[in-house]
Amino acid sequence: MAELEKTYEPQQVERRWYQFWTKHGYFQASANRSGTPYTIVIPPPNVTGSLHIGHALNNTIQDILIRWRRMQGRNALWVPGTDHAGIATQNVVERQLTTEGTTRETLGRAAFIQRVWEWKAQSGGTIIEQLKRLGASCDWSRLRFTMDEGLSKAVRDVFVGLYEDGLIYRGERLINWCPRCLTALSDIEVQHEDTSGQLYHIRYPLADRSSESLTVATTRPETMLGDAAVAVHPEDDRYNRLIGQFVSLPLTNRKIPIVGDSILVNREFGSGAVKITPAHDFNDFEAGERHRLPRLGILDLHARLDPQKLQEAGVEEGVRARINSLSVLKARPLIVEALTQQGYLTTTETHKMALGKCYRCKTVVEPLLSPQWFVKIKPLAEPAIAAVEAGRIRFVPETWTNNYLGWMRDIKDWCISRQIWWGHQIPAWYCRGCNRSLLVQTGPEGTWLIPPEAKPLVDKTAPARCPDCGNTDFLQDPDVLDTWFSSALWPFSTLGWPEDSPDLRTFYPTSTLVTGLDILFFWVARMIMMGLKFTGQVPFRDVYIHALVRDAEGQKMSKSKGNVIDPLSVMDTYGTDAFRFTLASMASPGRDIKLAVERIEGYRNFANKIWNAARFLLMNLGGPRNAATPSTRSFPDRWILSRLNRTIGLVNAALEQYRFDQACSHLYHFIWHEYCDWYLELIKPVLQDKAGPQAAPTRQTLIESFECLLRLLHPIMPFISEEIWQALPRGAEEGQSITIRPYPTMQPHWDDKDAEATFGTLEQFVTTVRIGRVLLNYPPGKMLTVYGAVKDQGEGTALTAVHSHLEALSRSHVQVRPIDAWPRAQVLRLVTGGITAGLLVEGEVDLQKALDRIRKQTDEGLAEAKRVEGKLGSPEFTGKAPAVVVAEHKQRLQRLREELALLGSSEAQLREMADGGRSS
RNA sequence: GGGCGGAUAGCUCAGCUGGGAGAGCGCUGCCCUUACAAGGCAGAGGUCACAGGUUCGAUCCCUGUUCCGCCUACCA
Repeated sequence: MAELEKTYEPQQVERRWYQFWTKHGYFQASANRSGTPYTIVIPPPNVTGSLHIGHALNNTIQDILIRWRRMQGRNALWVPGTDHAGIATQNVVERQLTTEGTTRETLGRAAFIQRVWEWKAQSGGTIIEQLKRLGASCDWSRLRFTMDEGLSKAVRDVFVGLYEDGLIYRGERLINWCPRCLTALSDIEVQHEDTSGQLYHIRYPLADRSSESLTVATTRPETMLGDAAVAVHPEDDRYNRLIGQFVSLPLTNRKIPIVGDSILVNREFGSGAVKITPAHDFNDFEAGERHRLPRLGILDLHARLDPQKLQEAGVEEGVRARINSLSVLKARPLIVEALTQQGYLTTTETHKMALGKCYRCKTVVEPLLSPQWFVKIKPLAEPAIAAVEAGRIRFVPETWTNNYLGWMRDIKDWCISRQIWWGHQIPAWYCRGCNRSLLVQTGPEGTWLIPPEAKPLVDKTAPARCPDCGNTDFLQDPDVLDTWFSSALWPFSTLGWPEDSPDLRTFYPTSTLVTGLDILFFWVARMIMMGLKFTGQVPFRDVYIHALVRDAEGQKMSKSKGNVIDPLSVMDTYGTDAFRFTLASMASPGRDIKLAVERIEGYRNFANKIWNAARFLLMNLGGPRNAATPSTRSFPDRWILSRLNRTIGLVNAALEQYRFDQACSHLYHFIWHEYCDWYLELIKPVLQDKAGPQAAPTRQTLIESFECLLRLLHPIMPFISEEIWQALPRGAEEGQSITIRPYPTMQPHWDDKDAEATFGTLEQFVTTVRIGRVLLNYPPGKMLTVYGAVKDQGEGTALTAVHSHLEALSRSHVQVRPIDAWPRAQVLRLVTGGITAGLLVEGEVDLQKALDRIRKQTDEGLAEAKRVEGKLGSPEFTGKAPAVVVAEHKQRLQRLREELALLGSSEAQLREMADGGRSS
């Protein structure tokens, strides 16, 4: 039998068992294995990432689920992998190039991509190693990467499939452009931040009557140079006579029309007139479409004022000279200054607005006109809405369902092309023969300008010959796909799709998706759409959405705030199991998690408690063990099995409902406050009497219950449970792992109401005596003489039956007899929870403290009795409340009265004793 | 602007379909009792944000208010 150290030291234990598990292949699933499949696909972390607290929560929950299901005998598969994270990864490698004094343009596309692959080979495994440290029981033989060959094939198949169904198109639209990353972004990649800006009111004089003017308001005065019209509301009597006339656009030589537009214009806001800049604002773009206005862009890709375009927009030479090639932010005050000088600016006011920023680099996003690829999303969204409405996919907690549905019903086309190099290059080719006049190389390497009119050939592989002109020379579209395009296929691409593989047939649709709310739209919604479209099935049944982890002050954790809790150092300090238990115990639905290290420390102590219980157990197993049966089991054994049975039911039910917090609290309470505090204390004397009649069955029950408890705990605390389990004598299970032992299920024959009732009496009696000991300041080591009150035959029998336990736990000599038979003097009567005990007062004791306590108890009891009495006296209550409730109150009043009577006599007795003490 | 969630002990949070306010940490007192001082035993501490309403009865249901957080949105 192994000898355990006095304190649990998680560090070496964890590494050792993780290696053991992977060496034996316990995490590997197979389509051929028996058991109902249970599948989870990991939300693939960015390959650039390192484990943060959100990952830790996310993966702890997945691991609890998968370990639990595996132990239940399900064919459990957890597919791991990483995401190529286009922009993020490209940024990392580009920064590296900068330190080397070079750029990706200098390197060229092919060489750059090669560099990224090299980087990935070197550093891309970090997060995987960290997941292992967390104990994640993924099937690592199936590790996937979104740029793997198989997954890339899936991406091309899906792209071509959507294109052929008319669900992918290319066109020039206004898109969100990051001027730093130099790429388009989808709508949800733009994060809106409330900012306080200025609202400038600018006067636009009428073209033929310069004495009159329209005043427009804008937060972005620089974009006025690209205005194509001014809109007023067609039913606005102030202005509608002007519709069809022109205004002179200040700072330019252009005259632009006044149009009527009821969609764009809100009569109540500002002056009621709005400038329209189709090339730099989403609303204006649509208004421009409605009125067929020219799209005059004035910015370049870096969001600087483009000299060429300013000239084309007819901007006055003097103004141009000052703002050419300046960034928007630098040009803005200069334009305001010019407007002021020429008398066009009327007023300025502060204005609250939401500013869009790039979700990767926080640069202010610029709406820009650009040819891009889009997914026509409505036809995909409809079935995805229906699947959730019909309950084929269930959100947990279900409150997120409405969020999802609302977003899906209002969904916009998805811009999927990105102007970066790292990612899945779009499988579209332009024949240089057909598009000869259109394709222009603009940069030294790989930068081509492909106008929206260019005709692509879309196919899974590069075409050999152009079907129209026979040319064999092609240019592949330089853009790559949005990273989330490949993530959207993850649940089936990782299982072998588009091949009809055994894995796909066995493990798809997957069972549960565990994810944070932040990627509900980025990822979950798109997986549902793509899954339904390409597999005809939902990609998963349950979506468990967990909270965000914040710091103890409720702040979002971020490096810049310096409030980051690093999971790895937490695991080093407190152990992985304590960390996992903390995360799971705080994962209650509908609330963000505020993580405080004190909490982790508390659960570290819990791990240590379990550890020491195991040490106790191993020290006491010497000697024979009986195959215990209900008839041979002692009272503590029957009691603890009954409680264990209940706990097994509660934990399973909690896991079934994704209530990890409840599972934890049941385990914590049972292990610490029932198993350790009471059961182990109860059986100590039994075990000490090694040859006693109860020792053998108790040893058996002890190991049986503890082994079961370890299995119950294992999904949440895998390491310590394995470490201890391996130290137990296991007979036939030698060489196995707890990982693959069955998860405990309820054992009806363990249920024992009598034992639980007896325990209730025992617990109350012992507690009462302990209170008395404190009140009277009896030295802890000194034995007391205690009288147990017997109200009736049944109680007498119960107390007598557990007499030895009473004496051991209360450290006293206990005599059970009716109160009338107690010695009259020098017995302090105490009552708690309906149990009465009398303590024989001997020697120097502090009677005043006891008196105070009894008075306080009396006062509280009186007040309570009065309240209940009043309630029962009220005809409204007795007349209308359910009979059960009335009866409960009557019973309670009865008990209160009995207790008060006892307390009264106790107080009187105490006074006597106190007086007696003084007079003698 | 729209939607959602939260407000319970000093701190972090439970509290299921309305009937005697709970846990952990922290705090106080006594104990190094041979599993565990990362421990044991016993305690103190709450107008359940505020104001109404429904009910015999409200932390729980309804309405409104305040504060905090999140999601979403093109009001220039």
